[in-house]
Amino acid sequence: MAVEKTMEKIVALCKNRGYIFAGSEIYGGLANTWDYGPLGVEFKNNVKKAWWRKFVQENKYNVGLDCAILMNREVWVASGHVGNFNDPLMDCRACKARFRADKLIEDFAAAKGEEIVADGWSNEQMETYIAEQQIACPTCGKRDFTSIRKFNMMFKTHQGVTEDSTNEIYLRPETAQGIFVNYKNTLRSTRRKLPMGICQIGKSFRNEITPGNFTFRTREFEQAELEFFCKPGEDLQWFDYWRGFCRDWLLSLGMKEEHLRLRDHSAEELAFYSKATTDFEFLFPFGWGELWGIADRTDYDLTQHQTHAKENMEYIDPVTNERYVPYVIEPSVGVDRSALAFLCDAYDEEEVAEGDTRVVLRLHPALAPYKASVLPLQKNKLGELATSVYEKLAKQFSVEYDDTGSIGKRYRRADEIGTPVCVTVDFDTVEDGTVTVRDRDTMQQERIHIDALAAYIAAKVEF
RNA sequence: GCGGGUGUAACUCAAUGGUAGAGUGCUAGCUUCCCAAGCUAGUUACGUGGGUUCGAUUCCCAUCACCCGCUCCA
Repeated sequence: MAVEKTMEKIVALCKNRGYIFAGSEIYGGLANTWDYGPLGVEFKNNVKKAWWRKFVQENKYNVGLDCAILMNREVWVASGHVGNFNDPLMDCRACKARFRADKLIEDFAAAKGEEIVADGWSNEQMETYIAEQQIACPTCGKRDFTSIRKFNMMFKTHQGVTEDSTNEIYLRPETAQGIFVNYKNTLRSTRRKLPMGICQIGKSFRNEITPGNFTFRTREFEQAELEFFCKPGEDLQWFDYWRGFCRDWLLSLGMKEEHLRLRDHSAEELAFYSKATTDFEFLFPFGWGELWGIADRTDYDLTQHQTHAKENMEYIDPVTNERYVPYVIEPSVGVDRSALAFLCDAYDEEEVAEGDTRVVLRLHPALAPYKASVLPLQKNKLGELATSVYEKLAKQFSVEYDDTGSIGKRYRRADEIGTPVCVTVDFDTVEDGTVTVRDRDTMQQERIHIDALAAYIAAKVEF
């Protein structure tokens, strides 16, 4: 069954049914901002809950944390974001093409067979080199570049009432640094030994040059990060452990294996702080996109903070009295991204009969916004009874009540938003207390007693 | 950021320099009662701001947003 799955369809469904709306819409919008609607917030919360449960609640090594978005600006100096988290850009005045100055230089040198790393150069150095070497625009061949403009990807704001450079602070571009900064607090207060992981879910902000593809790349986004602290030398073994763990998590929530691939970074591709990195990529309708990055960050971050904050970050093994700065394995997933991946994966159109298709979101029940939809077969005579069923279930689950339109139409509506179970209250319910339970995926029906409903739904939601 | 394209109802699409239509959806009523039935009624729109004009949704300019391509993604 070949279904043409497009982003347009998914975006339209999200808008129509209240998963995701365009941001600031009544004011003409604000580029690349998206608001989660009533269904979207349930869904996204479910993704976060599922992550938290596997990574914190059920995991013996890990604990949780929730840090402030605003941090001392020295944090970002130490982390390297102030220095490195920007691109030196120059435009060709003739053809309007834009380049990274360091890449321009490196490519120019490579063409001559030289190897130059211009990454750490100052703007003046790069501009001088480009002028001296008469580097031309690779697109049009002219030599008419603008000067370099640094594009720092961190959002700036001011703490306090006045706006001057002394009180300038940043919105965090990643949640990880809050974890590093609280590493000692956490270790001490929880009386943990290494290995230990700290998990955090929260918003981050990056002033990306080009966001796009719906909620895939936005300037404001939510991350679920784990910083796992371990003994140097054991880092690669833990790297493999978490790589498998993350993969299992995705698959346990119904992600299709053929839409997921793991890609190890080559040596050249590795970030300056990283020893090994694996990207989890998902096949979106617009192509493969990064979902999850797992990096061996070595002792880079803790050492940086040790130097900048003048705070000893060494761990003292209570048994052997060994001292070392721990290595860090960082599995960091984008919440909005993975939610989008689950959504795209779940989207399905099924031909039920000749010329009659239904849209089904085959979300794992644990992720579905509503676990069940309660439907009185006849509104006037069964409404009261159905309402009591609804109220009983609502104490344990997010459920929906729908009494408008034909029963078939209500099934279709529930299918379209991914509700796994429909509970139909009919005239037999009055007699014997049983209801029809209809499955979203198989469209099969069975009779069960009202008292057994909660357990029935609870079993479906398990993962 | 650059180039091209597009903006009419919640969605898909019409028409028009002078009163903006339809289908779908949604709501109510009648009817039906376990997979999109039917009938009746109701519901909502010219992205925003200027200009030209007696009059602009229509023509012009700007702006905003979206789509495609380029660029970018420590």
